[in-house]
Amino acid sequence: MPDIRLPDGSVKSFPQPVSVAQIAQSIGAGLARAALAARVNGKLVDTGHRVESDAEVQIITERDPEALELIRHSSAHLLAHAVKELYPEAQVTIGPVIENGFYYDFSYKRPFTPEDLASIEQKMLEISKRDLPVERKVMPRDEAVAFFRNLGEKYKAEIIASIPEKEAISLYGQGNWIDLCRGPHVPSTGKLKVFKLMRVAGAYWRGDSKNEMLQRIYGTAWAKKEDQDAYLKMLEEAEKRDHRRLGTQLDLFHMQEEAPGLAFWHPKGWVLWQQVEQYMRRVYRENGYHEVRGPQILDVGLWKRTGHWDNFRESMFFTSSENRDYAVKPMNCPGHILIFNKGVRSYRELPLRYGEFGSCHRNEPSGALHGLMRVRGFVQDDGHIFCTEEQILAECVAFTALLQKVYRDFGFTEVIYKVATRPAKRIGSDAAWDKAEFALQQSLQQSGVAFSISPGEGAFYGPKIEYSLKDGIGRVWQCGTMQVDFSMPGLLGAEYVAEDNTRRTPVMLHRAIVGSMERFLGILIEHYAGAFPLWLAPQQVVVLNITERQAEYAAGIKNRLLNQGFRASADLRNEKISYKIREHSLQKLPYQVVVGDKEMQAGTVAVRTRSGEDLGAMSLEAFTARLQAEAKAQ
RNA sequence: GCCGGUUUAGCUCAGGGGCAGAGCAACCGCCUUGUAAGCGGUAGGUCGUCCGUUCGAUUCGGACAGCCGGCACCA
Repeated sequence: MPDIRLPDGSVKSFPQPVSVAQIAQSIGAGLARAALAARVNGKLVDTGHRVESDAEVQIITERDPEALELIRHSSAHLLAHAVKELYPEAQVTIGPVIENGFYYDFSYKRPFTPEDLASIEQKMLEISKRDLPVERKVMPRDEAVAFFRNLGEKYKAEIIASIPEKEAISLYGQGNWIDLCRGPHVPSTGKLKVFKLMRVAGAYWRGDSKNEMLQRIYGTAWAKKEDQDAYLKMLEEAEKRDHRRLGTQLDLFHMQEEAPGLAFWHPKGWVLWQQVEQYMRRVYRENGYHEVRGPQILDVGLWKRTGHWDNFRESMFFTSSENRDYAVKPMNCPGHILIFNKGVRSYRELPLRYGEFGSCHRNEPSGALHGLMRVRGFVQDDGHIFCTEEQILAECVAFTALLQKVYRDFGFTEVIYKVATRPAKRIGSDAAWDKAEFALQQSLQQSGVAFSISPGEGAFYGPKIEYSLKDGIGRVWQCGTMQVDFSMPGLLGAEYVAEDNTRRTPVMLHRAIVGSMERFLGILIEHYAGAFPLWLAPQQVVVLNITERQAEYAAGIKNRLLNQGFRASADLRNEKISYKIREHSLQKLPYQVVVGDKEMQAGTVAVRTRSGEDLGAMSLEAFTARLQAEAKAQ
């Protein structure tokens, strides 16, 4: 005799156990049609779920936030169903929901082609139209293993076999197709109307590169057509702000075959770089760092002492001369320790902070390269803080605050914080790890930010905070980092004289704010879609003359702007003003100033902003005052 | 590194076993121009590289490389 309490507080009594679908039906036929699932006492269940006793029940329709996940999950099943109908020999594996969609991994004798995707999508539509009811069954584990073995689905059988023996397995069937799944699912395939297969890609079975490669099909699915259209539109827009495309269009940088994973910075791109570098140099200076510079190549013997030879050799470039082997540095830290080691250090000097814009090279796997976001040669705003264990917390707190200020100045407010904790294979005492992990977490708590823990993801020498930003299409890239290192200073013999006149090994904090300059610039380009704020813009102002008569006046204006420190140029070409404006608009210049006879006679400039607003004529002084105010606002 | 796709003019892209194409950009003229494309002309290429099939390959096949999308990796 269950009493069902609904979200509006009303209670419905039933004489015997009822299914979610029956509850929905009792409320209204429309709701029954729209029902996708339900939340029963907080737990998400199918519409076929039977409620045996008193419960709080909320019917889920496409209007609820949970609906998307259900739809995407069921769409993954629909995809697998379609693939099995078209290619019966294909084996199914897993098909989870991901951001904006879903995927399903298959094993098949040949790769799926883009043409296959089209026919699979057609088949999915067809199965959707059949409106097959989706039914849940429960089976003991061993029976389920045997069931899938019989079907020849060895991957499924393997997955189930790894589930604890006692547990019952739920299976979902639609038509003649059945899959292992925790559920819940939509009640019938007809509920799935808005989906699109996006791409096919390889993926390792169980995410391990030692295993065979499966075929992963990615799809997107939505409750409403308009939502999907908006999503596809967003992807299109994101493509337009891709830093690789804008890098070419705005003539910022290029990459070419002879130097895979290495950027060539063009004049405008290098101006942008320098704005960032000079800003970060000021950050060093104003926050107690001494800027230093270590050599590019160091004897291999040094890298053997630091552990790089054993742990990092695969990712390093080597060179040799006169029977000596060198490694091109992949990190700046050993160099900073060598600088620290020159001279006897006192505890009074700690924390001692070094910063460098050092150029590092890492031999990244070819498949990992990705524009400026993942390169083989890069420059970091790489700082190392030598301190005592007691100083770690304060340094971390200060660093996180500093990083946030820097990100804000560059226009980023959405930062993702993670703390990577001790891995199984590690050095150092548990007490030291406790202290370091606590300090990292506490620094984030004091900064008032939410963070997640990546258990076991820390470096072998210490835990770290990872600070990440998102690129134009939501891909997350780590930029900043703060790592606690208890070992490398000792390996290279760093020590300081403590208060009690004993020699002690300092702790070293590895930290970067923008991380790789290349990656950060890539993210900046996408963040601003190439329309940089005034202080970053490679070219801030262009002066345009209407006809040859004002050429000299225009050149004079440009020179006065240059003399005041603005990045200005003049476009004196014999072209129509609208033509010039179009060109410089496409180059996303913050300001264009037009000078014709009127302005020349009045000694003024007519100012046009990047948004296309005409500010009218004003004196050069009024204009530069505006520029100055805007640049300072940063 | 692995799976798939892709590579044609400076850029964006079409084409296709038999003389290599367009738009934009460039260059040369004309036009002296008022807030997002004035008009006409010229030039531009070992069709990523190498090997094969063929009378003939930019086109078909193979290998390699770069790039793109994922996977793995990211000290």
